[in-house]
Parts: sequence; structure tokens; C-alpha cells
Amino acid sequence: MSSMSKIAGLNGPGRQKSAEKTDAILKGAMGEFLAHGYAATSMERVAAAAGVSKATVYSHFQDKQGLFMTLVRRLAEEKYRAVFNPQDSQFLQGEPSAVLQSLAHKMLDNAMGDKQLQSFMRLILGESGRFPELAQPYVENLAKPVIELLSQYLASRGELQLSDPEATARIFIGSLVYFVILQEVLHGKKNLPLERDRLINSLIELITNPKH
Amino acid sequence: MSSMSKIAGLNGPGRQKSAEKTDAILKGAMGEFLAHGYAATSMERVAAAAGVSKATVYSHFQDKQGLFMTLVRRLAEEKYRAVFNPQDSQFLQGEPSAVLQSLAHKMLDNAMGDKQLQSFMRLILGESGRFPELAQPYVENLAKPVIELLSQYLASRGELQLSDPEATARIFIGSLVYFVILQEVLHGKKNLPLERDRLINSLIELITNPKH
DNA sequence: GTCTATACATCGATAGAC
DNA sequence: GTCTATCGATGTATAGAC
Repeated sequence: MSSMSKIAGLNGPGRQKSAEKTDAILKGAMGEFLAHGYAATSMERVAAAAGVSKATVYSHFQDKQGLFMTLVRRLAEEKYRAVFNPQDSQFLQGEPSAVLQSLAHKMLDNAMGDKQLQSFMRLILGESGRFPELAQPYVENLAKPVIELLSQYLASRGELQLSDPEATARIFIGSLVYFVILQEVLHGKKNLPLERDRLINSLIELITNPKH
Repeated sequence: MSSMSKIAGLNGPGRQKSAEKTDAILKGAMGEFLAHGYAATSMERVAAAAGVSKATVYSHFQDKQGLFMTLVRRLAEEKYRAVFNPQDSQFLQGEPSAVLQSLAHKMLDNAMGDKQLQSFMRLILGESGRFPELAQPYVENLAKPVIELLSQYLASRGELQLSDPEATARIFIGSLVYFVILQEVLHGKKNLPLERDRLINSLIELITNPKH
């Protein structure tokens, strides 16, 4: 009987290392790691949050570190797709100032309202010293594609007369990301308020250089 | 005899809760917290690193959290003085482009070479969700003074014709800090290289608007 | 494949000797 | 004021039943 389910390969419960439980464990681990960080998260709580036993967690993942790395890579891809959706392929069409404004709005709207993303940033930044190999997918899958896309776009718009489009892209992205870090991640909203649109407008004004 | 030292208030050993031991504990705690983070740091290791017993640590500090908060506040002040030294009070004299370039160089030189500062950034950012009250001194004593000083400077230079000096200051600082975060904290140097001076030059070119 | 039970280490914090 | 010794709780990881 039990051999039948194995042979059939159907998706009944109690079969193989069910993908359902793998997902449940990852989901539980996500909540725990994002809330408490790596060191303060116990496999006990992960198991409880996933609704399985601790031994099951260890049958699906080698150890705590393996579970953590799998989770982080998964989340990095997910957030990447959310921010950097190959959406309307013509989202780079139009006046550069309008394109840049739309991009900045999209990035900030996405980041400022996503508490999970902010917790994820805390986790990656906080553990980047002890898990350097985890910072890499974050850089490779999130920061790098955005910077390179913007770089190429800025380089393609000769009318902007930018002497260094790549460095300019860094300025654009850096200003926005640090804004999120300061206002949201570090809770600077209260003591160091700044309206979102003031930053965006100044950024676009500088880059598109309307005084020229 | 022991009463004499108390009365005299001299700095002989074995007197009061010696400031020496307090310093030793803080120094030991600094190494441990910066290396392993809050949760993974044990009071046992802190005591060992400080060369005292665990009980002594608890006689100088209320508990682990109290020790941690004292340490962070101390480090924030220290790093503030290092970067933002009220040095030559005329470091804002001269051509704006030269002033801004000197400031950017100073900030990046300071941050890129200071591994301890980078670990400190990881610690603050990583724990800012669970210790929001610790992010505040960091913002208040480091980010805010720098941004406000630059804000006022930019506002005072009317020839720059900046429509929003405060937002422009954010762009300046944000670009630099995110550069440090991406290249050093997140180890992006290898996969996403960018020469420091390219960022600085573009930043100054945009702000001083030489095409005008 | 998943569970319960457990081995073994280490944690934060304190009591009591000196 | 500082130490050693220890308490109680909790951590990771695994063995063995089903």
C-alpha cells in the first residue's frame, strides 16, 4: 500500500518529503528569522510555526544554517520579482524625467510600504558579516540588475549629457535606498522627516539638468 | 585600610566598581557584539574577553541588554567624533566644488577603511527592528548632524541655485553611504566594482551644475 | 516520512564565600 | 567588589518507534 503511493508518485499526504511541508517549514522559518534574526531563532520555534516536529525540519534541511540560506535565497528572488517585474516592457518609454520619476515612485512605494522587505534588509545587512555568501545573491539579484538597467538607460539618453551614466545610476539608486534605510529601517521618520517627493524631485532635477 | 581608599577616592585597584573594569568590560563587549551580533554574544564570552568573571559583568551592568545599549551609545559617539570632528572650523571655506569634494573624500576614506565602523553599521541595522531605541542615537548623533550641516552649507551657497538644499544634502549623503554599504558591508566590491572617485566626481558635477 | 523522547552543550542570571 | 559554583531554561541535533 505504502509502496503504491511511492510508485504512483501522486500528491497524497504522507508520501515523500512532501513539498507541502517543505513550503510550510520555509514559511514558518521566514516569519521567525525575519522577526528574531538568525541567532535568536530556534529550530524549535521554526518547527512550531510550520506545524511540524523538529525532526521533520531536520529531515528537510541539513541544519539551521542550510535552512537559513535556502530561505534567504528564496526571499531575494521573490523580492526581486516584486520590485523588478519585467512588466510593461515599455516602462522606459517617454521623457527621461517622466521615466525616472515613475521609476523612483515605484521603487519607493514598493519599499516604504513593505515591512517584510525592511525586515529582510535588516537581516541581510545584519548577517552580511557572518554570512558573506548570503549578501552576494542579494547584491547579484537585486542591486546589480537595477543599477545596470538604469545605467544602460541613462547611457542611452544622450540628451542628458551625463559624463558617467554608471556613477549617476549609483547616485539615483543610492539616494533612494538610503532614504528607505534612514526613514524606515532606522526609524528616522520622526526625528528626520523628509517628504518623499522632495527627494525624488531634486534627484530628477539634478540628473535632467533643466537649467541647462 | 579599605575604608581609606574609599574615602580618598584614589584610583587604586580593588576600590569601587572600578572604572578600569567597566572599560575592560565595554571593550570586551565591543569585540564580541561587533563580531557575533547581539543574540549570539554570550555574557560568558564577554566576561572572558574582558578578563573578569561573569558576576562582575552583572555587577557593572544590569543585564545583557543594558550592557549592549551602553556600548552602542558609546560607539555612536566615538564614531561621530571620528567622522565629524569639529576640526578646522574653516573646512567649509573655498569653492563649493572643492569643499564638497573634500567632504566626500573624508567621509569615504573614513568609512571604507574602518572595518569596525562597518561591523557597527551591520549591528545597528541588523538590530534596529528589535532595538528601535538604539537606532535613534545612531540617527541623532551621526546621520542627522551631517545632513543638517550639509543642508545649511548648500543653502548658504546661493550660486548653486538649488531648489531644495535639504533634499540635495540627502542625495549627497545617501549616495556615499549606500556606496559604502554596497561595496563594503555587502561585499559588492568584487561583483559590482566602481571606483570611488567616479561616484564623487559625478555627484559634484550634478550638484555644482557646471553645464549651467 | 514523521513523530516523541532525549542527549549534550550552553545560555542568562544569581547565591554565597571571601 | 569580585570570585566560584550553580540553577533553571533553552539551544541544536539525533535515535528509535511507528
